[in-house]
Amino acid sequence: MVDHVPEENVNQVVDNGKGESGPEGGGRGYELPLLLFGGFRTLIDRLHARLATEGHPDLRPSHGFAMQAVGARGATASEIGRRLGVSKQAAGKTVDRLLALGYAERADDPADARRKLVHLTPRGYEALARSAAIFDELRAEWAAALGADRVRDLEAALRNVVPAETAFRLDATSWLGAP
Amino acid sequence: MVDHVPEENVNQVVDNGKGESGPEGGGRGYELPLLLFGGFRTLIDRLHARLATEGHPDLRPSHGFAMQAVGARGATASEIGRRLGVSKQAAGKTVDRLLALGYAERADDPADARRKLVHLTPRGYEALARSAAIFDELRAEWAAALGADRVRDLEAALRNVVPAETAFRLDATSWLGAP
DNA sequence: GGCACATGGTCAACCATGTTGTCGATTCTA
DNA sequence: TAGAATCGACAACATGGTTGACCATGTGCC
Repeated sequence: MVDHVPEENVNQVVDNGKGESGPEGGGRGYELPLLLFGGFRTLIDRLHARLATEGHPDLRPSHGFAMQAVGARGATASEIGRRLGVSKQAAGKTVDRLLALGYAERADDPADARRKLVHLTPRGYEALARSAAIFDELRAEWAAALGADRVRDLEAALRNVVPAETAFRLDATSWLGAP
Repeated sequence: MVDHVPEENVNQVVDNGKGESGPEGGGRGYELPLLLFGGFRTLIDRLHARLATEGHPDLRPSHGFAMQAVGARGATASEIGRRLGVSKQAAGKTVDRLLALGYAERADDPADARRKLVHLTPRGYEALARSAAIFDELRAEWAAALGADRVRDLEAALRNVVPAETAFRLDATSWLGAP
């Protein structure tokens, strides 16, 4: 889609004057989020490239997050919304999407006539299982490239610095653009 | 926005059976992308919380990416689109929003009547300069919490494992949802 | 000089994903 | 039992993407 990387690096518009030997000397501060996002996107892109070749070409990153929010025991749209950090209406639309793709089903809850329980189809479970396996493989690749201890330390460092509630919130899609 | 964290952790739908002592023993593979994204989001959220208190409450993460793509010397909508990895039409819409927010301006290029050069306003430069300074501060906080060497190693590790072209591509918004 | 082609900007239609607000139905609870 | 809370749905709208079409302009080449 993009066929070049511009020669004038777009990330050097603002130089804070501290140069290479800034506060820590190991990189300017703005690189940190880009590296983290780059790592995340690298993993997610490779996951979905693999999934696409394994019978799940229509699965998007957001669908994976949504299926995780559905969970093994199923959930209502409202619950899914809370887990993803979005409104129940938005969650309902996402569920519609999963239904259309064949990854989830909706059924009345016999115990509560208001609720409609969303649960994964076998195809949905299969996609999640494949995702887990592929993530393990990708992590092993990182361990081979970096050393297992460095990957462990990277994870440990991030766990220290990412608030626990933030670490596993799954609202990946929304927060970027919305007001 | 979200008022709880569900007790049943939503990320354990699929357990690959390897348990705690999986391929590397330091964490299941699916945690890695979540931690990376969590770190990224933590930084970006805190950046924009700070920016909001400093006169830029309407600035969104995507606007920051877009302003980086505009660059110090200005750019056309087509160039911005290439840098962000989106179509020129999408870039044009983004530029419209930057104009409306007062962060950029559009001017005819005297040397080429087709082109309309987008450049940052003083307010746009100021926002980028503040962002750079805040990122430096946030990185310093991580260094204080983790140790400067661990932050450096984290950056070095990610640089090793993230393709160079990927590291500084700025198309944050699009890839998540689009087909 | 002139023509073919590439490039830049814009318009229109559409999609996916969010947001509020409202509403009826149902369940919980004081 | 009456009022409050919850669930799902619908509608209207914003945002940020996509294609496709179109016109104006610049460029390269015969």
